[in-house]
Amino acid sequence: MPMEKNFTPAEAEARISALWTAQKVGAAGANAKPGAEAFSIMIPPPNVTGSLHMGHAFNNTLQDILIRWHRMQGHDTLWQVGTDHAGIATQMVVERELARSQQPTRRDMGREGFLAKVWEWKEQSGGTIINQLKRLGASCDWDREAFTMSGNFPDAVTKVFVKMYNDKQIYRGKRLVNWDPHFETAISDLEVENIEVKGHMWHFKYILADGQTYDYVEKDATGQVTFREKRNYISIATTRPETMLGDGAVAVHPSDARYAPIVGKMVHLPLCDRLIPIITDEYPDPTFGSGAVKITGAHDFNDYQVAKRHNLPMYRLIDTRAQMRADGAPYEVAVQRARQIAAGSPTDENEVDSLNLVPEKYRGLDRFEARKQVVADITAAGLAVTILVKHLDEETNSEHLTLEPVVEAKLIMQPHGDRSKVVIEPMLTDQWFVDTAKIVGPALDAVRNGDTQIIPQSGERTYFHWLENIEPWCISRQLWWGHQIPVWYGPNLPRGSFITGAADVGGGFKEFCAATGADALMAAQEWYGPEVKISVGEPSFRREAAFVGAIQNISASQLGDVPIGQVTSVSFHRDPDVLDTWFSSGLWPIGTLGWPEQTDELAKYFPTSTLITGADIIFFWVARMMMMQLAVVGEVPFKTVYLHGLVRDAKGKKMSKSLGNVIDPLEIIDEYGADALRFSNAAMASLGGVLKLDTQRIAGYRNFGTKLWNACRFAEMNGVWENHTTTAEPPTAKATANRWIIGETARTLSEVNAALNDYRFDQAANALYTFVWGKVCDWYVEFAKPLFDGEHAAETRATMAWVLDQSMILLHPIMPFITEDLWGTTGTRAKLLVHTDWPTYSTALVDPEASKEMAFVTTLIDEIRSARAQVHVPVGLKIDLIAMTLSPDARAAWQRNEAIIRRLARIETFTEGPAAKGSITLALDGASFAIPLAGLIDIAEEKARLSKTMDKLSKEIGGLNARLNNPAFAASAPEEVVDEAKANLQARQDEAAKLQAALKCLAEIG
RNA sequence: GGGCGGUUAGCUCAGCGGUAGAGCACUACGUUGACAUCGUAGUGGCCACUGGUUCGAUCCCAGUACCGCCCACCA
Repeated sequence: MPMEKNFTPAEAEARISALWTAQKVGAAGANAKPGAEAFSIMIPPPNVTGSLHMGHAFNNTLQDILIRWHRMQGHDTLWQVGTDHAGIATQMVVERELARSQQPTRRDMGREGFLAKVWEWKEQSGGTIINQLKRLGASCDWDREAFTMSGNFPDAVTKVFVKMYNDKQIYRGKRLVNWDPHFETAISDLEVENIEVKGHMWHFKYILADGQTYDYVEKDATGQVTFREKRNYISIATTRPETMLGDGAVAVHPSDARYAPIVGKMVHLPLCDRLIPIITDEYPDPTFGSGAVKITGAHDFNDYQVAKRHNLPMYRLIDTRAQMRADGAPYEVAVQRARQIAAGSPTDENEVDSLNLVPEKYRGLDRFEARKQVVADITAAGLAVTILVKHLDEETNSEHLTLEPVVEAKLIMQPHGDRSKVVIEPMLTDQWFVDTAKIVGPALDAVRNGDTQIIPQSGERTYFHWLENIEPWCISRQLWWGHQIPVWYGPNLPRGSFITGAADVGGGFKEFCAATGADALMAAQEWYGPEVKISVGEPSFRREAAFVGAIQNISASQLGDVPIGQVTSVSFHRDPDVLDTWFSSGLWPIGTLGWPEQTDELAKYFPTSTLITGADIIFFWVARMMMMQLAVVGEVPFKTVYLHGLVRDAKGKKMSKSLGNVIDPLEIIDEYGADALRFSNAAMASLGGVLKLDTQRIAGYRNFGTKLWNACRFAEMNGVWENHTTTAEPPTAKATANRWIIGETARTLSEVNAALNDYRFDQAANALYTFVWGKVCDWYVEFAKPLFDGEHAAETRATMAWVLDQSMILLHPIMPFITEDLWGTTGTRAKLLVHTDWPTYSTALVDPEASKEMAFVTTLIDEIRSARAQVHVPVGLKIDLIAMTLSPDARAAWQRNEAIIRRLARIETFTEGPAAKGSITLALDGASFAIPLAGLIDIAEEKARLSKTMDKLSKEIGGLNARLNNPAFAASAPEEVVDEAKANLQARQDEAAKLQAALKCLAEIG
């Protein structure tokens, strides 16, 4: 059946996908030659909730190109596929789904019930992205699909946690962390986006205690007094008035002379019945605001540091939903205790945390509501810094003045949760951290010494900068969906409590970190003593609650006939929190290969070869994989990291649903085919910068596929595929055109290899585009037409078959579907194209003589076509050609390629001799031609044409002369450059002379 | 505030020491033995600006302007 006129992606892609799946073409080690080197890629696991967007399409296209390229070379390839459980994202999706279908909430159904729902959801809806990857043509090993919550992965995660805990690389602590009030969980620094928003700054007066006053003096740079006032207050500025309720002090810079008289004195905290001290610290900037800063240790990262330095109490004002606390004792009771603490009464972290110093009237308010109230109340109390504002009453046309608080409109950088988009609160809570400082060294060294290479190199600087300034990584999340932290808590009793009879429970917990609950229980039993009964409690949501539970249990155990002070039973809880998703993603390379088992795959494919990922997750993922793999198995996870930019729309705008500019890769595939999308992705992939996706461009590459298709169809119509079997080496050819195209093919192979070696997917794509369209279709197919009728017919058919075979092979990594389809419909094939050997012929096949000769032929054809068009010779009209001068090379070239030139330039007769009057003249290297067109041509137009060419030539000759006549050029420039310039000049001058003669000739006619 | 990158044809981008390339768009012509998802021929650029290095700079260096992106606690 003859080939259709066009490739039909929709039909062919489905058919070919099924073929590849059935034959498991992506299986690890498929097509590998014995003893071949391994080449492995770990897919950046998409979220299990995800669907394929353009970023995935781009990223996976590049991976597939590399994998197919290596597989065809006979390397032992593995492309590991899988998905990430994506803690927050998935929990969010499932909760939304529960709400939508009016099912009980997460809290109502409890942890176990909810997790069952998540799994149910995962089985039904999760992983659609995997099937979408297949539509893109991704040749992963589908049988090895991994999931960060399945198989050996949970085990691997737990083992790593335990190892890092034992190595003191993981610790628990009460720290100020970023708290997401929407999801009610801590998040890491990286999950915080700082967004500039419009805010306000208010100025408040904190009145000195006991009616004290001082001289407030401002001076200019020369020491001249510019302002002097007797004051009974200190002025502070804040953008977050509601936090003043928890202030522990007011800080000024030690060198700030304005406040020197009152350092150490106490001030009244407005709206509160507390006094706080004025302290000195390096943190306040005397030139900013009033120079005095309120210190709220529990709700600001800077203040936290100051409060720690000065041992100030950090009173927590806000609850997990970012409302003003409503828990604990009444305000009166709390504030009384706070005063005692301020006066030196002993206390501890837990007591301070339990004290709720929010006055009753603000309790339960959202923090933004509380802010308004606080400002209003302070203003009402006359403690806001105010100014007189003039108002014009329009009706009476009279002015009146009012005293209003100073509110500066100000752009402030406000932290937002990257998922929830709500304002993040710094919150003092108990969390788990990776002590990154302890594991960062090897990750830095590996890149510094080249064990891992980052492409483009600028990525290394970003990597270094972040790692060199790394902060502890908060890894605990107050979520349910994820890897639960493998730590169990019992009361903080000394070893062998039953025997020693220790009753002093003290504060905090005793932690038991173990891979399994049974191991933890065993460790606990060992710790408390064999006689102590350990009851395993339900994990409660907040660890604080678990703590209280444990203490009560001990008190209860003191009843009965057991002597006071002896412990007979303790309660024991697992930490309810789960790990940051990136903690498990960080183990993706070893986790997917079966670690902690020492599997064959681990031995063969680890460290992996190349990681291809977006530059946006260099910190989230790349740096952490480096640290974790090095910490756990002591090896880099990958040898090369290729970082790419974000895919944007044609104008460079971020694709977003709200902007309505999202380009769905599946729709693109439906419309243009996967190959067009893939080729477009490859062609966009130059290093660095933004990737602008233009559907017009994709259409262009679809057309490119059609072009190749039709070249093959042309071959079919000319019997090229009959009895053809593909061969690695090209056929022996005599005809110059055949020798030439074989050489061009070899040149292209070498360009593609070099480009892919350097991760220059764009250069590989462009080399192939230029070759297939610009060389094979534009020229070679045309050359073949006359050759099919001549003495070289057989070798031309063989050459064309070989060249098209090679085109399919070389294009296959980028355009797998159309090439596989063509492969199957042409010739006799031993294997699928996907498993066909990548060629190894060298550029020795490039035939310089053939190249030179075909350059002459194509230039001559171009010149004739150009001349014809410019003097408006009708396309259908055949013309005569006269060779006025012919060098021996040019004559031979003519003779060998006469049929080609005649056909493509549409020449009727060819003679040698002088030009007839009224001819147009062509000057080539080694030859000059005339086309007699008396009566047909417009003399003036031909003159204009020649003059234009002459102008261009003169300019070039002028430039070359200037260069060659400069003595410094001859002295300093390399010899070959000088020779080249000389040869160039000679050639230009020859051409110019011929054209000059032609012009003179025209002048005689005209 | 710190860091990284960009500025080349109308648009999107290659090129990165020997005076400019591609695709798209545009113009004209076109039933040429595959292809109109095409062919042929064309139009279009002081390579952001200012200095410097060099025989020679779009390319190297310095500065300026503008545009991106990342990081950052200024109350």
